[in-house]
Amino acid sequence: MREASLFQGCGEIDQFRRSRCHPALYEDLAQGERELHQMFREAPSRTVPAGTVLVTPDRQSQSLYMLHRGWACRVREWPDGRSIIPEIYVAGDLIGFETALRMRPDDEVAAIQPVTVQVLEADIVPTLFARRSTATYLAWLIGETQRRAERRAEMLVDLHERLRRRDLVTAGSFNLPLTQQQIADHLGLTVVHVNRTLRLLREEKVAIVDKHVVILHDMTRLRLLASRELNDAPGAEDAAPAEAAKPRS
Amino acid sequence: MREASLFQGCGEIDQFRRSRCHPALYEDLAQGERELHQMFREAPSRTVPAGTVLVTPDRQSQSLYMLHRGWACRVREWPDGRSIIPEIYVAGDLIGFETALRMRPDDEVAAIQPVTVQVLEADIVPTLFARRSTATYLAWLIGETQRRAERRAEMLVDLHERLRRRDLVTAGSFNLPLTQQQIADHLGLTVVHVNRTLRLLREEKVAIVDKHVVILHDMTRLRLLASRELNDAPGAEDAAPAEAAKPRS
DNA sequence: CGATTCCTTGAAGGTTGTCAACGTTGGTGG
DNA sequence: CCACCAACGTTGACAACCTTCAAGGAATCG
Repeated sequence: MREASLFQGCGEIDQFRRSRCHPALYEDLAQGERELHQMFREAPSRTVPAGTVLVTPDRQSQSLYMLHRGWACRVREWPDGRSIIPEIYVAGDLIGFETALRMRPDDEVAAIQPVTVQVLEADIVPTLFARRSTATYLAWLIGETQRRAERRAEMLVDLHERLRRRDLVTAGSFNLPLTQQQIADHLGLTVVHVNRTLRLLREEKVAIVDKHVVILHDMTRLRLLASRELNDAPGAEDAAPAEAAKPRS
Repeated sequence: MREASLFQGCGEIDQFRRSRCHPALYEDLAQGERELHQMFREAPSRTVPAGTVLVTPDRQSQSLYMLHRGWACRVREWPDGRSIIPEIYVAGDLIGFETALRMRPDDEVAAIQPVTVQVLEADIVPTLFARRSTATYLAWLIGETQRRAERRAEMLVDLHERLRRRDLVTAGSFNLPLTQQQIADHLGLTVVHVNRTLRLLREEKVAIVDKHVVILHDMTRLRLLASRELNDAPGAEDAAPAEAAKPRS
């Protein structure tokens, strides 16, 4: 039912990026996405339990995955036991391409839940780069990753958007199978602070995150709070207009 | 003299990435870099004064540049007058490719100094993606950008490394034509704090940043300080060994 | 040299991390 | 069913870090 919308061509490019990517490349992007989805659709599928490591730091058993069901994340561990989560993958995401191009020596990709993936061998990467459509799409995809990293503070908004594209948001709420520790690792904060912030969001009736269920009530204000944390009030037309002309300090 | 080492084939891929990228792609990467450098070498060159905007948010006059001499940066401005610098470009860097693929609506690329660039029209991007070598190289390049963004706190180390590859480091020191305000914008901190931190680095004899000249004395400790700021002590074998086994919480 | 920008420093206050404790939940085995 | 355990969530007190506000000194450029 919802697999249909995931793989039947009404992809990310069509729905969201048309106006944003270079016009001359739009056709290639859409085409590349279709082709790649098609390849994965025909690829063997595998279901693995939570905690399974899909991509390891050492270059053994390199594969490419499309995440078909469930959540996964990229994890980087430090010798002292701490870890950070530079990337979160949801259903429909592709895994292993940045890795094929250039491995961060100490990253691995692990399943957060039991997940179903479709698997291709990494050998095909050169083939993909030999076709203009798929090459363009992969480059775009890698660029998207970066754009997403720049919006970490808007994590909830970003996840909501990505899940909505894939019909995984129902009645304004979605499932978030992350512990507060994992959220903290992703945002570079402490569990304690994440907990307090989530409480604040709840009290302010901006969003509720409880028992792995997220309900966003006031998207606008959430976005505002997130960006204020990082860079102070973008779009702050309501900041004292008398000071608006003040240069910078 | 030093242009030679920049453009005569002993490029980034050869020197630094051989062991790190996927073996099957290494040849394509090196080849793609050579071809792209060759194209820029044959392209018309332009010299513009400091402050010139090379890439604008609106999609007018889209071009691709190789920065031949001088520094430039990507700037994102907020309505309240603040700005951040998500990216810094040094001699040898390519500018405009992420933009061609997907424009951040409010970013522009500006020259920090008078710069010399070689210019290609953005029309050739589809052509570049049609060749396996150049397509692979571009995807790698876009991925590199992200990797660099993940190491912001090591800004000085990173710049040192990039400049060293291009023979722009002499006697352990290099030129850094950024104001403390620009450094602050890049790191997401305030000028005041950048100033105090630089003083600390000077007092600790780790690095000296003065009058746009940087001298790194103790790279190891600098790296340590930088990573500690973000994620606490990676590689901290010297942290109290009695507590080393303590799980996390 | 005058003016502007940049650098530097102090004081005060807000934000986030650390440490530590306790509550809650869910699973396991008696 | 209950006892127990382990992981997760929640909260308080305090410290460290970073920002804000403010002001004065130094460098640069016409």
